Amino acid sequence: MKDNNDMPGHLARRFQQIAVAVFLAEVEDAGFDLTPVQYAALATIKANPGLDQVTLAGLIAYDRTTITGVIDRLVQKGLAERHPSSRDRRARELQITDEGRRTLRKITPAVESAQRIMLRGLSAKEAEELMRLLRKAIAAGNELSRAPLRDVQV
Amino acid sequence: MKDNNDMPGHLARRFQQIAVAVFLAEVEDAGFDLTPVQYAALATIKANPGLDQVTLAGLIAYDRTTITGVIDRLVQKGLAERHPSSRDRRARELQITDEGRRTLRKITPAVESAQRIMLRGLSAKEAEELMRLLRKAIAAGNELSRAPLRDVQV
DNA sequence: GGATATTGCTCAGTATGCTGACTATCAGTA
DNA sequence: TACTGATAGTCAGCATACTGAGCAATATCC
Repeated sequence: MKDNNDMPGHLARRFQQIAVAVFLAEVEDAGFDLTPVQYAALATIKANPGLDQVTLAGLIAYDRTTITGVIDRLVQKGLAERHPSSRDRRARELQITDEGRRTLRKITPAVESAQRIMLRGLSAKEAEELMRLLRKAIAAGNELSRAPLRDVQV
Repeated sequence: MKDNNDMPGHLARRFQQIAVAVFLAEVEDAGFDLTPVQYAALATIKANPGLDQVTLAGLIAYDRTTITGVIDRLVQKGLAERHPSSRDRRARELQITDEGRRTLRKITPAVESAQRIMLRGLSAKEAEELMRLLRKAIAAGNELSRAPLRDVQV
């Protein structure tokens, strides 16, 4: 039987496991309580004010059933708001709050530090190459998950 | 703000997301119902008969609180057995069943096919390099998660 | 215009993965 | 031996992720 270390699936799981742990630790050290998933959602709402949940999900490749809970928690923390859309009564338009903007600004150094730490075993050149290869593999497999990335016009 | 595609944490999440989806699809096509996590646990039990749960967790870098549920489901499916250890009354010794062995054997082609598919965007050389870089980054970050890999003598 | 299909969102259920707490047991030491 | 600390396992609680179902609203096609 092959070793676990020869299984890309196992390596993917381990790397993601470490990435999440590092992110949470850095963010908590900075005095905040925000998950990687919540951070990505909040940053994307800020960059695309008024977008609906399906569009948000497509921009960060989350499942639509996952995004509901994520936004619930962002709203509960006072970082985002959810309003019914006037153009489409099925849709909810998302907005970042002032508090959300403030949080994003203050949390940025911790997020960047986390990205460095999770690659600390690699040289700058290796880190760049790892990201290139991940991007390439992900692009080829994009449609294989239930929540593919969608290039949406907002 | 940096693009998501420049964040190793985001790429890690996407790659893992695709890896799990591909694994489940291939395994289901082969007529089985086993998650990546359950597969790794079962294969490790087979390779180390009689090991206890903490040792198993260390060998595949699972949290000890996660492994309880995973083994529950393997036992429930009749693929593994959990017996109290005679040497240490706190510990449970794990064994694979004949049914578990049969399942592992029949499922192997699907698992290998899944590993190929999740790297289908890369050349053989690139795939090898991606795995090398992941292994290196993981080794450097091993202690940063609550469930690090442990090199245990069984 | 009306039937049909599609879309946005939610919900119930299941499976990881973690934190923190707890029990039972074991190991080391005074 | 009694005390102390560490260890094996479980549990409650929370946050992703997904499957599949369902509702309401919109879009499409005849």
